[in-house]
Amino acid sequence: MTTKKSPEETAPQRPVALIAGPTASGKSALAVKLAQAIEVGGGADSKRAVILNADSAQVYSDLAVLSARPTEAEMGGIEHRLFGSWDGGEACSAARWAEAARSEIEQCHKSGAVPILVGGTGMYMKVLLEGIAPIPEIDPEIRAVTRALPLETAYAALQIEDPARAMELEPGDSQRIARALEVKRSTGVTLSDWQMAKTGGIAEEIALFPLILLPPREWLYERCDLRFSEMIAGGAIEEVEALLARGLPTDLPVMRAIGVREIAAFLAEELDTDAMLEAGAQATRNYAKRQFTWFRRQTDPEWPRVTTAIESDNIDLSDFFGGLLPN
RNA sequence: GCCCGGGUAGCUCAGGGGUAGAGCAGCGGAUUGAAAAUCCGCGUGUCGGUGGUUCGAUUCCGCCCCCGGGCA
Repeated sequence: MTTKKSPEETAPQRPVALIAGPTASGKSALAVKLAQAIEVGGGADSKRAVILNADSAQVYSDLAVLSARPTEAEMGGIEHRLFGSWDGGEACSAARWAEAARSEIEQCHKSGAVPILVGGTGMYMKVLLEGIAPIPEIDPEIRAVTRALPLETAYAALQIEDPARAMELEPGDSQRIARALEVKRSTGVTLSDWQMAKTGGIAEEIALFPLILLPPREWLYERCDLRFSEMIAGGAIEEVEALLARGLPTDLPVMRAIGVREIAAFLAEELDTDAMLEAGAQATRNYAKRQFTWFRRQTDPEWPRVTTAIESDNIDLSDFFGGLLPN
């Protein structure tokens, strides 16, 4: 307890592990492995580890199967937080998630636990680390009105109300156009101006241990296909039936999760089983590709990357997380 | 065996005497409060094979092969 250690041997202050990668890359299981390695022994000197979700679909309680949320067994006795903690009727967002994650990380550090972020939502991680403009909540009425505008009308309005942002955006980018417009109309300040300041980023306050998984494309796509059919076998249809029964607005994020539309079309008899399976697998693959681009281009090039397939035991955690593991 | 309709990009198909183009897939990229979202870019492929007509054929004609459907 009072043994003196040289600075090199001292455990890092406020460590945060981060495992990021595309869907179906095996990151959740890897995170559990890391957590177990950190907790090994359980003696007085051993640390606790907590896994924190950094995935925009796994936050919703309505989507356990369809978001591939880890099951109790898969959690392997490790505490998991921010999984299923949002009601689907409420929209999460990068800022809301980041705020929650910041608070969880703080609690971990206070109690001496090592937080391990795991997920596939690059923007959530980026906002957590780098912060975000402190834009207030948008007036719901203004939001409803701007989102309902036809694309051309919205873009034309933005060219007048926030020309700087309009120039940055593609005229077809309906979502960002609506966002820029609602910010200007609701706050009176342009998004461009808001974005000159970012607040809340924790990058400077922590010791980050990141790892990015970029497995071979072919291997990943096979797992995407397999994963969707396993979800169907595992109750995804019933899950979507229950979700649809809530009668939520279709523009809520929970309604846009991969598989919801495909399964809803199946339930409405617009797709047969095979077409639904194919459409769901396809959407998963398309998503994995987008994540690939994000993690390859939007993360710090210094962050270590694993480009091989994660099999049961082919990666040595101490290569990446040595400072977090017991000697 | 005969009669129709087809055989064009990985898939579904459009086109048409001057060697071809869409959607999807695939690939690359963007990404700051919906991000599992929302966008942007990238199209050479023996135009089934083979003979012929033509200055020139993937396009027209003959024959052959294959796939549908119909008639026997």
